Amino acid sequence: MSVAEQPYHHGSLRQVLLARAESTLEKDGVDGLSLRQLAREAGVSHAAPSKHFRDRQALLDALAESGFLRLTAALERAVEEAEPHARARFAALAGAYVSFALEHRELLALMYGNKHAPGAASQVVEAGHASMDLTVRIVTEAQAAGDIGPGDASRIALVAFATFHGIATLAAGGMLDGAPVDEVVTAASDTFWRGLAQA
Amino acid sequence: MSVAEQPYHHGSLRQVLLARAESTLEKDGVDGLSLRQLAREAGVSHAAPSKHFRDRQALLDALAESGFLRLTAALERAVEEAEPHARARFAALAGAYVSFALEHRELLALMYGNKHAPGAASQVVEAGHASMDLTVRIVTEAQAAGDIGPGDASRIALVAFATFHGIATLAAGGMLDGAPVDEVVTAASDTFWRGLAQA
DNA sequence: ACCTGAACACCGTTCAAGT
DNA sequence: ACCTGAACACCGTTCAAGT
Repeated sequence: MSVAEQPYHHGSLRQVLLARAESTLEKDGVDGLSLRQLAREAGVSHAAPSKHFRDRQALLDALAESGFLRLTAALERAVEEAEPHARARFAALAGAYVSFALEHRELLALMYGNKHAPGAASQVVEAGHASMDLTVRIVTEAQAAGDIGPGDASRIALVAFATFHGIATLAAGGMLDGAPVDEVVTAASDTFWRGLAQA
Repeated sequence: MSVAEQPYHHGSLRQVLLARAESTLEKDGVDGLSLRQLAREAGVSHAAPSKHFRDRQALLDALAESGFLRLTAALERAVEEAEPHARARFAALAGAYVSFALEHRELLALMYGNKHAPGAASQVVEAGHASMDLTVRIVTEAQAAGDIGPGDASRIALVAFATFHGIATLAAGGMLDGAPVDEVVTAASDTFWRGLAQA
């Protein structure tokens, strides 16, 4: 409970607010997120956050952007650690996406909640594209290796990404009806892969 | 602007609140939904809604449940109107899901926002299951007709539903990068179908 | 540059009281 | 049964003023 000794200037208020916001988000949902409460926890006045985030929406946008950056990082890590076959990388991508969704349910909802301030939208969307680009890369590699048929790689990647995303959100929403997550992920990845190989 | 003449009892306050809530939801998002504002628009005191909805969350739950009911109805209609082949029905299902998502973006976000009061959760989840059951039925028919391979129909349906859901949410969130919705839906439906046929 | 303190308009929720 | 009116605690946002 003890607050630091920064005499007047907090020093890193923005960072502190973002960090606390994220843990509160996952605990209480978006509705439980209050700028005033965050300020209290950081030991500053309720008006201080406004210098770092124009309004509540700006804080949410910042959280969403950071979420996309970390999702992309998690996907990249999973792909690197997977066996160097396109199909294994494909499955790793799906698995990592679902893991991220389960660990950051509220954050994921925020990321895809199509709530974006006019200005921040481009930044958030851009951060989201990075994950998609990664998928495009794997599809292209798979095509080069002759594992899957030809076709617009970005179109194929988009459908693949949508599939992973759908399972991830259903899983995060507890709508898998008790079906083991791993099995569903594997089933989806395999079915989709077969469909591509045959194209 | 003129308010009705119901002298004291409103008569159908619950219905009126739900209807207005839905149009406000689609216009201003969940955050723009206020019980007090709704009461004002209905011409009653701000405390009146509490007799029909315990709290704000109860109103959101009611909206989500009605959303699932209508989604299921829309899917059923699409399946009936499609050509009587499993594959055509499959594609119709995907198309109808995406159409619903585009027409009711905010409502869909609410439906899958894993926000549910402890009691209402079961009702909302149950309403969501109806859409899934419809998908199971089509998968079973396709298996009986020999169009797709054997396997746990509910598991296959779950993956199919997740795929449709993923494309629908991506489309609703404007994350299709300008790719024509119809093409993406067709590509997903076709790829998935090929994967199933080959299983 | 960064933060405070007061002020404003708006909430959700509760509860005695009215019809 | 259904609704009112006042009350309470909490918001987000703004803005002059302090350091």
